[in-house]
Amino acid sequence: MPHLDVAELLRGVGLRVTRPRVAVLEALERLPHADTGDVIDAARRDVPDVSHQAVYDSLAALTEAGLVRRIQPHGHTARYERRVGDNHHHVVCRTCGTIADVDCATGEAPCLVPSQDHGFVIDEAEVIFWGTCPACARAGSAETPRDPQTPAPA
Amino acid sequence: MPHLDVAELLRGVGLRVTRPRVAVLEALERLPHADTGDVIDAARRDVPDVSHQAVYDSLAALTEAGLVRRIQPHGHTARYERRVGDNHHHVVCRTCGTIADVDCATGEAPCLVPSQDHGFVIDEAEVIFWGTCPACARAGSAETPRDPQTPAPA
DNA sequence: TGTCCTTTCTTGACTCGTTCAAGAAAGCCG
DNA sequence: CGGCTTTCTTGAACGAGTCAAGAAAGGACA
Repeated sequence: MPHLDVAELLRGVGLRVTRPRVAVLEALERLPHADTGDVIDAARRDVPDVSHQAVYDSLAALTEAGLVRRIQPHGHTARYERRVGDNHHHVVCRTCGTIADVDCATGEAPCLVPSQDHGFVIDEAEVIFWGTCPACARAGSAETPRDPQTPAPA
Repeated sequence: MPHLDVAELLRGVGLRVTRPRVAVLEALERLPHADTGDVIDAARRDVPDVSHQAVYDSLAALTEAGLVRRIQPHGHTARYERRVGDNHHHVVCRTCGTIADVDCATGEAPCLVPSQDHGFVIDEAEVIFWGTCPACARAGSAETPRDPQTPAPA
């Protein structure tokens, strides 16, 4: 049943409906903040033989069409999310890479009004809060874990 | 003469004073927002045979010590800057990658207070404004250049 | 100033996310 | 259903960044 929605979404932005694209979109519905590897694995649950290239192409097309948003915190591979258009931001754990959403503190398009714009035409404000997630803070007060695959707690 | 300052800086944060580190710091004084390749080239002006590895190591040490700050907008290689500690932000041109500084609109540690923190201990807010720089806006109003390697005009 | 231990640098190989390219397959308009 | 275009498959390649082992340099202390 979600297949119909997804197909509509794709047509709505002028994209052809293909199995890889459907699988990628549905994967992102299930997995917020999934990285490229996660998306490839998840898409293969529906389309076992999709090539990684098809997933990359799909992600690029979906991103360009505005159906998904790409996040790439330094030191981590690219991540994608379905929640778009509300200009929300992210908290990233420096230790395990967990990402959580943060609504905009200031309102709708908060930081979209920089103090000086140097003549730039600004179309997006990307805000990343860096810190330590609860799990790593707890674990890390004694040792310093570097486990990169802890699932998102939020 | 700047050599003395730089050596002092390094000692001040407990780092050994080595020629690669001095060269890297001085390069960053001259080149704000230089990427890794720029830093390697610039450092070799002073120390012709520095290895890229030494530059990477120096940048990592300087970053960890808080003497330089790393910026890594998606789609661009890492860039570094000497201006630290004032929590300023950046405007990045989507077309040519030019970076300019933007002071914090809100005050001192602006976005450092997200609306919800999900229990994270936040230590930094990274804000990147995306847009089009004046030069690319002028050039791009007629055509739509997607040239990723245009040298920074500013 | 010289000795010795530690940190840092050199060299060179290597990893891995991502991209490129050519031909095959699939979507979709009529 | 035909035909054109977009997308997918396959497989190679790219490149920023990392790893590792031994050589060299920094600097504390005598």
